[in-house]
Amino acid sequence: MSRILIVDDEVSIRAVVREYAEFEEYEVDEAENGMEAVEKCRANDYDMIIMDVMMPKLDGYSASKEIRRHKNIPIIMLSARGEEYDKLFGFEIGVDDYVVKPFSPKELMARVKAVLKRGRTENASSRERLKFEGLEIDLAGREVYVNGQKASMTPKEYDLLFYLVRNINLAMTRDKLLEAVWGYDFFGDDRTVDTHIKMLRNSLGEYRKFIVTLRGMGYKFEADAH
Amino acid sequence: MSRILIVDDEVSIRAVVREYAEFEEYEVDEAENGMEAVEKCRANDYDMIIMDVMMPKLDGYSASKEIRRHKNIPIIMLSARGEEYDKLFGFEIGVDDYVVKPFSPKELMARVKAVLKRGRTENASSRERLKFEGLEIDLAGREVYVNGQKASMTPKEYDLLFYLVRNINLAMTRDKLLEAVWGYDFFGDDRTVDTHIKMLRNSLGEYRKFIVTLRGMGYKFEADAH
DNA sequence: CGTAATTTTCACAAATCCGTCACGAAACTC
DNA sequence: GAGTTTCGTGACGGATTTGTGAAAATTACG
Repeated sequence: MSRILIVDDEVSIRAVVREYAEFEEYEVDEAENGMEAVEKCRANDYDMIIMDVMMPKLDGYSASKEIRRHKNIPIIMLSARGEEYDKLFGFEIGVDDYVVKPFSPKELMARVKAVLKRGRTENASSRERLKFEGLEIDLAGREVYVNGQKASMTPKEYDLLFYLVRNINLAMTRDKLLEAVWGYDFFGDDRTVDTHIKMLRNSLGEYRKFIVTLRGMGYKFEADAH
Repeated sequence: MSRILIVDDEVSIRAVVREYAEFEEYEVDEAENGMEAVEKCRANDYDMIIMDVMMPKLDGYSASKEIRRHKNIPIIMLSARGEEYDKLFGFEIGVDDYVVKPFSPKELMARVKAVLKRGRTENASSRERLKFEGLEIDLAGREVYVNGQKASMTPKEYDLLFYLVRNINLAMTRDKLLEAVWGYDFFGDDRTVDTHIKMLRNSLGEYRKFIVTLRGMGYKFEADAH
């Protein structure tokens, strides 16, 4: 679920926004001013920031600018009426949306949803591509390359490999793998995992070495020195 | 340059928006109501629509929905204060932004710019023709050429192809395709996608090879080495 | 209102994958 | 090093998934 940071110097506003946001099942954190927001963003990962423009210590614009230097988080600005010039300026530093005070919490939530949705589809192209020596894994494209050559795999092989890689260097029991890759409603044989590990290893060719057997336990994807 | 269609029943509003839009060097066309907007969109290509919600004959929501069935044009809605319920609904049918009346023309223009910019980066250049070997795709003109010859396709085939191409090399599940191409309110069979993929492949002739089946997953448009 | 075009569903064939089993190899225990 | 447990693997029948043609339903448009 998405985590949201609410930045405003007024407690009452933070409280209202928090209430609505938690109703929508967002995880909420608060900051009292721009300075605190910058610090919190350095320490934590948020999916979105809702920030007032006028605040003591560090205003919303400056805080946004500072945060954006390190992280590309969507930001919705709250501002008082009649700050038109500021609005335009806001769009230029890349604020994702504006809501004018006094705002309706429902409207704010609709915009939060829209911006989060927008971000999600855009980020789908920020393709994660993992590389271990000559083994390349394209999660978004659902493809695996062995020494530059596409390795064709069955769905279960992909799922299994992706799960192991997502939990890199972590020991995975057969039960855990069955639950995660096959689903909680699979009631078959433990050893089914073995068979698929076998096939996955064959598909990986020389990079089968990354799939390590943990006797009496299960398997893991190990990417350390070999 | 971008072409904008302004849809509002009040002459004065159309005039104001036209003035500002032409100052920004957009090409402007007008429609008096939703019905006229739908017709004009069928006949011409616009890069964006600015549309009032309340209009005689056909309201903004219904018009948007109708237009979106055939063309994926960004839409900014204008609405009077206090139509909160409608707003939420509006975001769900995929309106790109909202501006509340009475609006400031400057703000409206800033949003137009933002939405157009967003669209351009998403479309990876909206006016450009994409070329994959002998397969040419004209996103703006909504046309596809196979070895220089225009390929006639049904609207759904276009939509499906365009969506796959916009998400090139990305694995797409049937559900994702249904939601994106058919709309969130489609409650039919998954396999409908398969049938349209079949027809799309036939239309693409030898370039059917770009449409790759991802067993157990869905499909993708793959433009890598073959 | 009627015809044509498009979309959707359905059924069946073809392709592919999955889960189980059996047996031998490897590893661990004592 | 014999016994025991665990793992690797090939094979096979059944289960899933996909491709496709055709019928049915819906929609577009004169």
